[in-house]
Amino acid sequence: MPATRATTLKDVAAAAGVSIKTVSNVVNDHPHVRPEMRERVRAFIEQLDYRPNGMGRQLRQGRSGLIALAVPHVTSPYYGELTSALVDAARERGLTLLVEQTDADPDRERQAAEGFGVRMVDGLVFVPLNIPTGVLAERRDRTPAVLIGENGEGADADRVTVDSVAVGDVATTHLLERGRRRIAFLGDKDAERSPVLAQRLAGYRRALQRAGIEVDPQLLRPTPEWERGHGHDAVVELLTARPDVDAIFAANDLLAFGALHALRRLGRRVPEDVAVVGVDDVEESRFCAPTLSTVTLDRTSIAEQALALLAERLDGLDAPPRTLVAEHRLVVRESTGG
Amino acid sequence: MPATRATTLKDVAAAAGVSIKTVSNVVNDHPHVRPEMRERVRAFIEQLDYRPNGMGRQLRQGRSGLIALAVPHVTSPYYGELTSALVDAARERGLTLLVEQTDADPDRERQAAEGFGVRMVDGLVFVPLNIPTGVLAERRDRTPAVLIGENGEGADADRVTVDSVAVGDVATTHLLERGRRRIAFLGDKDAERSPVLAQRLAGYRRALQRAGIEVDPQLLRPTPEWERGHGHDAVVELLTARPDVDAIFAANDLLAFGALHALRRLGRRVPEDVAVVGVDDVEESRFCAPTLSTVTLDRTSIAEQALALLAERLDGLDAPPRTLVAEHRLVVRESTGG
DNA sequence: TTTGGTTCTTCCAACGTTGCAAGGAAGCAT
DNA sequence: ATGCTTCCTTGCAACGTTGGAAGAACCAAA
Repeated sequence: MPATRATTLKDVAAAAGVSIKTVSNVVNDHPHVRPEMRERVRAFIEQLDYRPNGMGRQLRQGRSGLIALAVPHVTSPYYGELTSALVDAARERGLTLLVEQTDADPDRERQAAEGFGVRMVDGLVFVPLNIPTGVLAERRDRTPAVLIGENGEGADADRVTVDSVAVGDVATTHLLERGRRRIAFLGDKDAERSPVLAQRLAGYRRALQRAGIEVDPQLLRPTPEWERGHGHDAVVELLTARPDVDAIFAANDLLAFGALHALRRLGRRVPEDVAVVGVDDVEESRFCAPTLSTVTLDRTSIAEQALALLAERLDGLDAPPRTLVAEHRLVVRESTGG
Repeated sequence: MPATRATTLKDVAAAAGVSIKTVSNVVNDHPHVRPEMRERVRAFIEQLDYRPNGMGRQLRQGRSGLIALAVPHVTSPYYGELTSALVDAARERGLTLLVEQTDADPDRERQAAEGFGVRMVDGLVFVPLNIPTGVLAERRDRTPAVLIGENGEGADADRVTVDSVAVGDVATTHLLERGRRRIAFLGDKDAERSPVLAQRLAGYRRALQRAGIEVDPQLLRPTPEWERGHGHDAVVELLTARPDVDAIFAANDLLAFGALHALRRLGRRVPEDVAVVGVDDVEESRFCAPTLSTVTLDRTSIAEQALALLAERLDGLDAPPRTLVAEHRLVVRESTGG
């Protein structure tokens, strides 16, 4: 690996005995280059393995083609699948995604929103989780941003979201239709911080109310985060407090997986004793035991819509913030009786 | 979102009534700036929300701080966890990771290896899966690269790998110690293309041979890829061909999850009838039903070692390719009887 | 007042690229 | 030969930044 400088336009020009600009014209397929000259230059480009220096090009053109993605963590299946869809959607638009993880830490989410100190990306796709209220509203960075999800209120930015009240309603209603009456809600926490939670919970309440069932506070089980282990622990406590519970609506699939795990360890049959519904429809839900009923959110479409919104801003669109609502759909599997 | 140009050094300089370079000196904490001048300039920087333009800076300095990661897909838990660890490790070194997915497509892997046409990143972290033999050996791009895993032979690049023969051996030996004798291998395919597979299979053969057991070709079950569904399908076929199978060594956890799913649907008890071992120890293996015995690969350490190797190259290290071997360890859970 | 030495600030050039405008060569009709 | 196109090629400038050197201002000592 010799420390040779990378080939530049200048090198190719010198080798071919033409001007830098001619080489540039060949590289960029500009008209008015004699075919033989084009061939000649191409040969040298090939021979010297010239590839344009992105930084020079970007500096000149004022855009980098880079989009920052700030996401809580890629590890979690839902965000992983979303990231994957965004990478592909960006690629299709000739953009490259650069990934930052916030670990759902408010400070790091703030940093992400404010642009990381150095201006390098053309846009931001942001999945906020715990960003303090107001931070987004006061965002000074003029880089276009798109938010994904319901969190991060008051932002002056485009957004792709899901009707989470309806999601909570449809999941709860499904359990009610299966004859369940003591339905726990898994994933409760500080609702002020988390609009997405508040909405799923509101849907749960709405469905119960419509069925004429009182909301039992003991059935609202908090979890510190929405990961498998938290679902497990919350269900262990739940079964102690309310052993008669006959259904669980988990705020996301991971909590549901933890719930299934706990139920199995405690000898409850699913769905006979306790039915379980999640939200997200991550791939695992089609393979876990029992397979999980859940509300599917179309990640591909969310990703594509988010990038479509962003691309318009990159092209200079100056319009008030827009919000797109992605589809959701109940998927019934074994955990609620197929 | 007014289409105002972003603030540059020139703007700050004009506002503060000093030269561009003085502002630059303040931004970069250079000595020889009078404290009061420093303060004055800082105030304008703050007021105008100046942030350095990464592209200009990078062009000048000749490095971008960007590292490309080329990975089959972020969705799969193992790669997702690896990506996550790499993002964090890069961040700690002041680098930013830019993610490309190859979908395990040979052409896209080749593109990744050859640098995507535009020179923009300082380095490459590459997880090859199906790259044609020889492509890496002929790589002309002088951007430093680190490979992760056993695939991609002949590359003139640093590598972080795992002793996959030992991995296959330890998993198979564990099943033998549990008294199993008809042990299937799940994930077979064109071994020439996939050294990692070849090695895990070699470990399987070695363990059987040591136990004096003949390798039964019917127990070597191919799968098109290493995803849950393929594991499921392969096990369905396996049970038809060899209903007497008493253990399955799956080349990775995803195949194992699919296997568990199929076994459950076909009424086989795990581990009583069939014991199952995977490889990777993704989080799901601690929560699936039954929980999965597997061989854990330390992703955090793999990621950190990979970036350490790369960072040395970025600093100009000129040395022959190096290979680091990361640790592995058997984790016993319910699927082999706890 | 001049000199010498600090300390602070500015100027110049360069990183690699591309848009623009001008330069040059060749072909054609006069 | 001259003028006029047309086609191809080149030179210049600029994107925003920073290293290095030159310049200016200031102060202390002669």
